[in-house]
Amino acid sequence: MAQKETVERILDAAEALFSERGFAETSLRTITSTAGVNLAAVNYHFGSKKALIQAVFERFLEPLVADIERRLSELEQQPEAINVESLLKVLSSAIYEVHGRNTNRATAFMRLLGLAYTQSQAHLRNYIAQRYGETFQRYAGLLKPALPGATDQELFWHTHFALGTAIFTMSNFDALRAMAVNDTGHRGSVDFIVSHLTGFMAAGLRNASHPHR
Amino acid sequence: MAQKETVERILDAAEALFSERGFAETSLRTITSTAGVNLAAVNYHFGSKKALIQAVFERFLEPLVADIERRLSELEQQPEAINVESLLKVLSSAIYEVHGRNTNRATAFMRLLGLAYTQSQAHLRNYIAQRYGETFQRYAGLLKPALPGATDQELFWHTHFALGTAIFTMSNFDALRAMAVNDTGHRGSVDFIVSHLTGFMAAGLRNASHPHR
DNA sequence: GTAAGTTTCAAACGATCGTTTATGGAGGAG
DNA sequence: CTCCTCCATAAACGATCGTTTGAAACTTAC
Repeated sequence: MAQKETVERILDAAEALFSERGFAETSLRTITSTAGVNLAAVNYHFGSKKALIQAVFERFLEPLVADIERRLSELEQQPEAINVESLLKVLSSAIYEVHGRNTNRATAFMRLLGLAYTQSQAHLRNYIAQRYGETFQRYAGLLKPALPGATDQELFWHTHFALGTAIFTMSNFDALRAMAVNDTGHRGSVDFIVSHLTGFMAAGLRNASHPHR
Repeated sequence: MAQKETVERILDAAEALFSERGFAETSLRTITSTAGVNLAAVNYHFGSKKALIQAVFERFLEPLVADIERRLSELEQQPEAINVESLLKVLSSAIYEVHGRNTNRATAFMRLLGLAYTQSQAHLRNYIAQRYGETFQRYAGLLKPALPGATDQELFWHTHFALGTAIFTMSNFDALRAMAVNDTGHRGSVDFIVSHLTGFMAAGLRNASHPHR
């Protein structure tokens, strides 16, 4: 096997295993044996397990954030005012486009994003915040005029409510779909779930301040 | 120290440490040294680490679920139709009452609930589902007529969207309030956050199916 | 073909993990 | 006092973890 392949085989195996079990629960030995490479290859090519975790996220986030930036620029050049739904659609569309019809890959990515928040990996949160903070701030700057009447305090909390909705759903995507089969008889198509998730977030963002409409 | 105290000292330390770091990241040695008891005490009194995790949740969930059941019975005896807000208030009020003004305890509990979903602890999810499944189903049965027009599929996903919003917010409560100070200058009172969180969830539950109202 | 640099490999390292064992003290019952 | 049960304690067990080592295999360049 060529030398370049080793790195990608490790990243593929780590990505799948991390998303299934979490970071602490996945050993380097499981990763390397799944990837079919030697145990020492991880420390040779990446330096440490922490660096491997960051590399997995970088491979995922780099094209995604680039696509988000591109879509935000498109949105800004349109003459009409930017509304909440179009901003939420930027995110869902970017995930669709970057990872295509490969739902396994997309749900794995979602679970990883959730784990980044939940698991105690301070180094990972720092890395993400430092590397992609500009995009987050640009997005927030566009969201503010899309929600007129909200105070800064309300804007902060409502966006984090919405963020939590998405992250929780994403990180438990497979488990929730399994439960859905038991409870409703339907697994739920990705399109159905994403569109309702977007609707939930948009409705919450608009009306959280006026609970008794 | 009295003999009965050992069990509770372990539960106190485990509860705090699990909520801070997660289950796999917290060793029994850290728990026992924090509790000031011998290492073997965990296996002696609880049998295993898994059983300790379940015991932590049982101590938390038992009084909480009892209080929720009581409030649901009150609600059912009222002549008026049950609406979404009153059902959401049952949950927030129960947490308030059971854990009182002790916000540390309440946020620790919510973080644990979030971890139960996120961390790969199948035994814990099975335990919770088996032990408290009836209450969940009773709650869902009351929620359904409060959201007329929603299909079973929509009901399932919308309630889990709302659940995710609450769990994410509460499990990151302290971190979010710290971020709020930086971004907005206000820490946000508990009442402010809870009322807006409830508003967000209610708005999402009602309008998730009709994103373009 | 030889030398230098890069990657793979088996083996071991020290540390930490959950769990078990053996010992002995504390306290109540007969 | 003796026996028995319950619990705390120190020590060790086997397993697994991330990481390091040193030599072998391979690639590249001259």
